[in-house]
Amino acid sequence: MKPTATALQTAEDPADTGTQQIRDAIRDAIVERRLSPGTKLSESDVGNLFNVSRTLARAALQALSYEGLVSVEKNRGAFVAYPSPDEARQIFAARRLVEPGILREAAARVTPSQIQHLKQLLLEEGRLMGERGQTARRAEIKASGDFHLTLATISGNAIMQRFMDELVARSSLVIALYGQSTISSCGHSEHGDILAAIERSDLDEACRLMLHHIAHIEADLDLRERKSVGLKEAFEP
Amino acid sequence: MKPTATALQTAEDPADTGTQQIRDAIRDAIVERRLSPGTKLSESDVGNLFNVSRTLARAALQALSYEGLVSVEKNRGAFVAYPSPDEARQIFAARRLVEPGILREAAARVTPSQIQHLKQLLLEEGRLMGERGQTARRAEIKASGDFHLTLATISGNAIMQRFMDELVARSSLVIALYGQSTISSCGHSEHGDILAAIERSDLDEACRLMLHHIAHIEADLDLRERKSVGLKEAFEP
DNA sequence: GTGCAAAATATCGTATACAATTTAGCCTTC
DNA sequence: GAAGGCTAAATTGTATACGATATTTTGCAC
Repeated sequence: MKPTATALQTAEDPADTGTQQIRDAIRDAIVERRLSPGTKLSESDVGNLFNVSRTLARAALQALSYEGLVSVEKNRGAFVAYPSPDEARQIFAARRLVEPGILREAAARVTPSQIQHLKQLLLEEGRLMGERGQTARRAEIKASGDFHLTLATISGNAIMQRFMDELVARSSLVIALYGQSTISSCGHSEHGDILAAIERSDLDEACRLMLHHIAHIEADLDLRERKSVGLKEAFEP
Repeated sequence: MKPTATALQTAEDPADTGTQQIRDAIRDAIVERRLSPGTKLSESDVGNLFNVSRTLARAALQALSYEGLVSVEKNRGAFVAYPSPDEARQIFAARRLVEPGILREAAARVTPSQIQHLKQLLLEEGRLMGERGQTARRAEIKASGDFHLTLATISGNAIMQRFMDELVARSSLVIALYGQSTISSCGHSEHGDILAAIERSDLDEACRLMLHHIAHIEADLDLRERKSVGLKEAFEP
């Protein structure tokens, strides 16, 4: 199955120059699950989709491999990353390690207007949860990650922000692969609880809630190998 | 000033294929301070040095830019990164945020043979401190970072390890730019203290020492803007 | 019809070529 | 003598070309 035009059609209309646009478009497609793990991303196909040469397509795919969203195998090509259960555990271990610290830093620097912005995000997230349809589902996934990313932004550390970008994106992949519950962005209310704790400057509680929140997401995963499910197992439940 | 052959001559002899070798060679050169911040890295020059085309040279430089060791400016080229004081602060803030957690994880999983390996590292580091000469200095810089990187390896989380790789490498750049004391890898004994605390399973103390250690390195920095020192300031101290 | 070998096809790896942009030198001008 | 602008050289941005490797298909034997 090759990536179809419909799968990547976002953000492709205006004067898009450079590999950055391509990288971002593909990343969005992966994070929003329009591209499933394991999908082959041929350099030629990507190039054609965005009307650029293989050179730029290749550069974009290379960039995505540095973020762990795409895995390139020598002489075989690039594929949407298919994180192993162990990788998945490491991703969430990294988040448990990092997010409390980011939260503390963010809480120390947060301004009233930023609190307002966070509330806005939660409102939007809640609204999307009520809606039906693919589009709403994708927007909801993004909104859920945005809460964590916004905290990283508020923390004021660009390096940690970039790191969180990577972790959130890869988390989305993991959930797509191993998530069980139909509700993708479980624990919307948990975001609200965390924000409330921040507002009353109860940092320890906020961190506790954050760890609980991450554990909650992780608990919804069924971390077992799922290699090439086209075998007999499919018929023997 | 262009990168001379002597500055990059390391690891260029065998059947080196792909951009990885180039990337690693340049990274080593930056981390060991054979290349100073701000040095221009022309694609053609890099390509010629390693006897490959601009294509591969460009890919290597691109990769290094993702690690923050090289900054590429559109239509102007690639330069060895010149971290701003603010960036420097963020790098060390990130280390303070992350290293205690890594340390805890590592301490929980460390095996006797790994402890032995760490001791070996410290011994080597101490030996290098006694020696004279550029070569020993470079090896010492690398050894100092290796202690932190080995802890990350022991922690068993590949993601955190890669992150620490980046942080340690960028720290080296920051120290090259803003470090004051002649002793580059200050606090060798502090590494020993941390290891000792790990051995007697005193995690809280180990973390305390780690934070102290990072603070100690940071205290040796003079974080003031140093833009293009070819101006009048050079004559008005 | 099945299995293997070999050709054909597709895709990647790397180099080269050309266009676009920046930089440097030089001349003119005030 | 300094400032401005024009041309030429150098450097980067992007596309194309060609050889190498993997994959698929074909054809033949069994």
